[in-house]
Amino acid sequence: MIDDKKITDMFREKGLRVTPQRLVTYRTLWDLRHPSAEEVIEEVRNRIPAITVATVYNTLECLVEAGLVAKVFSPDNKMYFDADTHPHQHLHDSTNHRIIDVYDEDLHTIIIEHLKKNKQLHNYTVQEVKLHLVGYQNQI
Amino acid sequence: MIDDKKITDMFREKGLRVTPQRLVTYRTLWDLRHPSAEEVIEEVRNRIPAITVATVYNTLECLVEAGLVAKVFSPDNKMYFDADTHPHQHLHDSTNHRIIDVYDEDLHTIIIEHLKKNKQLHNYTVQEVKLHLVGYQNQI
DNA sequence: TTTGTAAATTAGAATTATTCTAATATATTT
DNA sequence: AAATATATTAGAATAATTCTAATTTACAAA
Repeated sequence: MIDDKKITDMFREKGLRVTPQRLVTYRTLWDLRHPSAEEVIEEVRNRIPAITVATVYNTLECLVEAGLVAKVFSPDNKMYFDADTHPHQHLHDSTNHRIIDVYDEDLHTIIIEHLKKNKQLHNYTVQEVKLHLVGYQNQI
Repeated sequence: MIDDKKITDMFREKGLRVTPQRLVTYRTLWDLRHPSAEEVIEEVRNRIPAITVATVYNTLECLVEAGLVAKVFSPDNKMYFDADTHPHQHLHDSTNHRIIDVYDEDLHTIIIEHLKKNKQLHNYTVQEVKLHLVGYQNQI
């Protein structure tokens, strides 16, 4: 339910030019949850038939660059994206072959705090902490 | 410093046939730490020039399947592997474009214990917990 | 409001990593 | 030592992503 005005402001704040292609791509990311680049292209094409794959890839790249979208780590060789940049975790559900959001704010804090004590990391600035679970759905 | 005898036993235990190609591929994985499939192919080729890419990909796949090698989640669209299957974390060092092992056994345990309390996960069996940090090296 | 310009988009070719296919060779079992 | 299921090979095919050069557009400044 985010409106174009809001998205426009977000883009401007990051110094990004606002184009119809970018607005639609960003909105599509929100609608699809954890889409692959391919899935984004397919859906964006439904909304702007004339758009090219290059534009979608460029847009995704620049949104990631600006910190407005996160690249999701994954075990296959495709690019996945997530417009939700709030701290959360991902569960790779191998039963249904999909990525599920897990919101566990405490866990995020616990990890961050624990990492501060880790000597191995003292020479590094950690920008992102990504927790991925791999699992399957139990029978009912 | 793992010898062929040991690797052979590991393979047999998992019901894998033991071939020279597989022995060399596994050993190469140990030597290279967190190689991409491509890097494995390159180094394996130095050791067995006649080996084909298909064999290396097949071997990597079957080692992962057997649980002897882990697929590393990553943000680019390449496959990375890790012969160390002990619980540990990965730091993606964007300064030097490499993956660094972080060993923090406490953290692993803390995460596992914390996840047990998470209601969202009660319908799932979590097989793997992968923690990836993204960061850069501090100036000295 | 128009204009200049840097940046974005387009079309389509090129590249790159990975997977597939069918024939041949080999590890293991008997 | 022979039988056979499985692994390997060579090379083609596929699929995802990136590149190139021409065109268009968003935005800043007049």
